[in-house]
Amino acid sequence: MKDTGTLGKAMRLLDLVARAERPPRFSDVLQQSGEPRGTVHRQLSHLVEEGLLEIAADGTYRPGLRLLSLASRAWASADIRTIAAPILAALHEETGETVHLGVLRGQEVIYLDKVESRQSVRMHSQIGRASPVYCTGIGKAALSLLPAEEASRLIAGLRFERFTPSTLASALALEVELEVIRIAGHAFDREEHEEGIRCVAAPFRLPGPDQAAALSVTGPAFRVGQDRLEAWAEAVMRAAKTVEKEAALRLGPLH
Amino acid sequence: MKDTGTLGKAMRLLDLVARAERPPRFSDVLQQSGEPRGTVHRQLSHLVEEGLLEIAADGTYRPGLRLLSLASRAWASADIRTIAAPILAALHEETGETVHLGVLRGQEVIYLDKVESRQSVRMHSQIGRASPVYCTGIGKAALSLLPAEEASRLIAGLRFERFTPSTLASALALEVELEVIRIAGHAFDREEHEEGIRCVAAPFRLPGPDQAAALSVTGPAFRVGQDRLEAWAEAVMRAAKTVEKEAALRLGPLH
DNA sequence: AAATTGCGTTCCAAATAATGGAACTTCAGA
DNA sequence: TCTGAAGTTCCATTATTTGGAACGCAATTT
Repeated sequence: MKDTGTLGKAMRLLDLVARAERPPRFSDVLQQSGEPRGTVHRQLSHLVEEGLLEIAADGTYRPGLRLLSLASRAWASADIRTIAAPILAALHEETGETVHLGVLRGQEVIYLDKVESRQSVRMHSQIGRASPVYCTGIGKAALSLLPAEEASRLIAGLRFERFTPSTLASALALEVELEVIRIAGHAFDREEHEEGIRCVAAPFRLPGPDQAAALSVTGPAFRVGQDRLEAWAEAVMRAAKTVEKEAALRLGPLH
Repeated sequence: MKDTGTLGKAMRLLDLVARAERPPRFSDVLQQSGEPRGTVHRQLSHLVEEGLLEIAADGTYRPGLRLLSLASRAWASADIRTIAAPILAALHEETGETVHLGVLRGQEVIYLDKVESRQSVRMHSQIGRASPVYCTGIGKAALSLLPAEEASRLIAGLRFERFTPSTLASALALEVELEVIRIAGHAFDREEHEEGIRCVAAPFRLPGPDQAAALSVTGPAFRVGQDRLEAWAEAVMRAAKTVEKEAALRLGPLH
């Protein structure tokens, strides 16, 4: 990663707090960051002052509301959602299962939209969430679109965590899987991230340099077997192609 | 505002881009910020590098997806939403109009939740949005809860903009109105922010130092007259009190 | 075709802010 | 009261940011 000076250091701390399981206290952050006391303290103070972090009465840090305010703009300008929405809806209609749209950002996948049957209320909590690239259908699919060299470089920088027995938890396993995905044009998630959850995903490019995204159909293992996933693959790939074409048309040519 | 060093400067630029009507280009940011060229350029580069901003093919800047990813955590930890949800729903049931929940953050109100009849789809665009404190029911109500001295200090720092003919566009007008609100216990928005939109809001405190929030019932002027707003005032104040009590009980005592 | 203008990028000595080790303050428990 | 853990403050040293100016480039004008 390139040098982003002071800002980069502050963001690393912000990430640390945002990603923590439970709101960390000063010394938790101190320990995890490895930076000296004075530095961490001042940085956190600045982040709090700016509203990017908040500090509770018990001394624990949590993400600040300023982030919400900033993100609501990011949300509005994510024009790809507008374009993809009808296509996602159609795919949901066809399969009856949950449909996701996500983009590759660094080593993670960020979910931009979701269409599901019942729980439209839960939407907020999912959208905007980041997940690892190596154990999600969308992540693997999007990765397969990058130039091989770039993908390898990204993979080399991953820290693997085993979420389920099926998680691809090594660079080698992921590289092999990618080769399969590149040929097939679609990726499966066989309960690799969450036990009991399967999906099939297809990648597409977005206008702009190295913009890789994917959409997927996800369902519970008890209802969705490998056979159904394979039956849907064609439709998912078709939908991905459609989004890509529409986006190129309306947002400018691909790079 | 206190000194947050380099981070503060970067955040001011980020704000500038986030709040712009349309994605600004380098020279727009340069002009609006008033900072020298080299400085702005490097800062923007850093922000882009960190994913807080993105730069489109045509050279325009827009908020980055990293913000979404960070905000989704902030979202999850805004526990007040969970507590308030049923109370907002009840208030919506009772009035039939849109109900908002917002908190005071600096000179702005940030909307945390919203219950409305039809357009549940639009929800995303509204939630997380920041609005000025002086021309919204929620803003004025929340302000009325601050110690008089603190409120005056905040008001002194406001830059007023006239959105409609009814906007309270001076510190004096706002101070007078606040006095009325303090006595009544609720605030009206008589088309002060948007023509044709009226609301009645009641403030409440949240656990933590100087945490002021409010909830409101909003409706279109053609359907909602001053008489109906006044009729709802009682219910809105009751709901606010209920949220306050629940929050104190479940999130710790008030300060 | 040459000149001009607008726009974005790069450079570097001077100014400024961040660093980080250590000392200081609280507070809780023994 | 003593002890240790957690958080805060201080300040000389060090590294980063600053900002004016020059450069590159493409579109527009002469």
